[in-house]
Amino acid sequence: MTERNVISLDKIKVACRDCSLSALCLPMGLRPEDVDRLHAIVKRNRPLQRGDNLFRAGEPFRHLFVVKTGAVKTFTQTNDGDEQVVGFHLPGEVLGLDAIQDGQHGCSARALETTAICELPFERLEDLSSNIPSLQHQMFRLLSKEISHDAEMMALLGRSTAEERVASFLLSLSERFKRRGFSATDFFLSMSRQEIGSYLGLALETVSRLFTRFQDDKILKVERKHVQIIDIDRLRAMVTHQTDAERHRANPST
Amino acid sequence: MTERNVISLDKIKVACRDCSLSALCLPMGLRPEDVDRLHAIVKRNRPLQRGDNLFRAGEPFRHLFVVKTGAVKTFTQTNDGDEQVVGFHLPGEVLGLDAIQDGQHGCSARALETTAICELPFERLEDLSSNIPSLQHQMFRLLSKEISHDAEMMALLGRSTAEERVASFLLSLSERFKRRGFSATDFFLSMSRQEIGSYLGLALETVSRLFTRFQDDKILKVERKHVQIIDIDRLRAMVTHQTDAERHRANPST
DNA sequence: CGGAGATATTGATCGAGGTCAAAAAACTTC
DNA sequence: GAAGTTTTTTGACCTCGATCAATATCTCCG
Repeated sequence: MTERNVISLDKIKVACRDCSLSALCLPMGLRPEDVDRLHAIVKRNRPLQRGDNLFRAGEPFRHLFVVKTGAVKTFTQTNDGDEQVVGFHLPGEVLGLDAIQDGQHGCSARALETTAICELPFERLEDLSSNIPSLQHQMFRLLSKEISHDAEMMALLGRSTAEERVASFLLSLSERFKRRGFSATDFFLSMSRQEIGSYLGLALETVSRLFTRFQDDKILKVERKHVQIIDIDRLRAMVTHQTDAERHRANPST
Repeated sequence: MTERNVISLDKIKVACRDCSLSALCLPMGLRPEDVDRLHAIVKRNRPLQRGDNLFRAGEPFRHLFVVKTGAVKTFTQTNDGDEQVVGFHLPGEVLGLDAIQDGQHGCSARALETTAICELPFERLEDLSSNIPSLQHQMFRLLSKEISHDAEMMALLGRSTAEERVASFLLSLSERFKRRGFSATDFFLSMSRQEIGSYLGLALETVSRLFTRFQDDKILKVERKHVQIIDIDRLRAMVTHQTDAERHRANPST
């Protein structure tokens, strides 16, 4: 995390008070008065406990949700009964973007631990972004970012080995924790092996085996739900897939 | 497709002339004058030939693209050289949505056959949607739909067998052709087995084998790139994954 | 604290699908 | 239409990770 980012994150923290709206405020920067207008429509939810549903698939869509603290999983159900995890949502991340299109949630969301949530009435958010071009732009970016992320995930699921998937998953968590000011090398997994496996298209046993293998190889220290990344470079080296855009950023001459 | 939608689709066809902007005009229906304003910013591209690039990963993003006729694939490159197909785009479908967030394309796009494209300057589209709330709404829906679609794809790649993936792929094509007024049971695959395999996370040999198996089972007739679906119900039965939302729509009592 | 239920680890086995290889069919180009 | 290239099909084999099973560890609660 660069010095600059720390500063702007702090600024936003003040501007957005204790509510994690930085996804919407950052990084184009709304004017302070626009941030206030955004805040005016935010509802606060009572905290969710582990296992509580935030919403269920099929329910009408009225609000976007932003995770303040804690963690949430989103999932659908396969018709053979068990659940398919489609995403994990950490502080500052937005839920419900898939539901805009047809006015009902396409997946369910459930708290993985004690979790605080902000609620944004979508109609009012739309009205607001009609009047605040930079907010509209930010909304487009937010949705687009989700699409990019999903494309990366599809590439990962489409062609990678189990090792690559687990490494990539850990790196993704690391990145996201870092971005929110938590430790990038030392964090808790609030989701079970089962849930990680479901998300990565692997059996829970495979996830467990890879965790122990990474530990044996001195890449990680895993103690149940607590992960400590020891050699992040070896972890990065496992992830072979690299988008052209990433390559281009790393070496613009090619 | 409900009666109401059919009607509005026809209206749009007229309103949008020969240019496939229905993705943006549909289904909330812009007022005719707004459709005109939208048309005013559309650029027409010269036709692409098979193999021509529409854009490349890393290039600056200025336009959204809509396929008028033909077909396009989007792909990234893995660092072991070969390409990873992330999507196929048929007439009426929009490309470039993943590039809004950081102003550069995250994947490359290449024509699979002779293809006509419309070009929408994104900045002007943003200006326009600030002024036309229903267009803004439509843009949000468009982006959201992409996210839903990606989530479905992730679920497919995460847990399904090869059989399920290929069946699902064919059904998806069938749906999309149907929606655009082409035959739902009789169509050309403009992409190679290689490209299908890459997209579905399978080896090209596996795709080929499944095509012949489906043909032996009298579910399809496949002749090189021409597919004819004979028993679409057996194909549907293979796709076990069903989102809660779908289940809810099918049987709202549960 | 102790017992019950959930969650994680580890081992053994097996099969779906990947990989390699070769032939066949289709498309290209002169 | 012949020669060369690309794409597809089909076969044989093998590997990675799923599945089944047993044990260990954690967590929750009385």
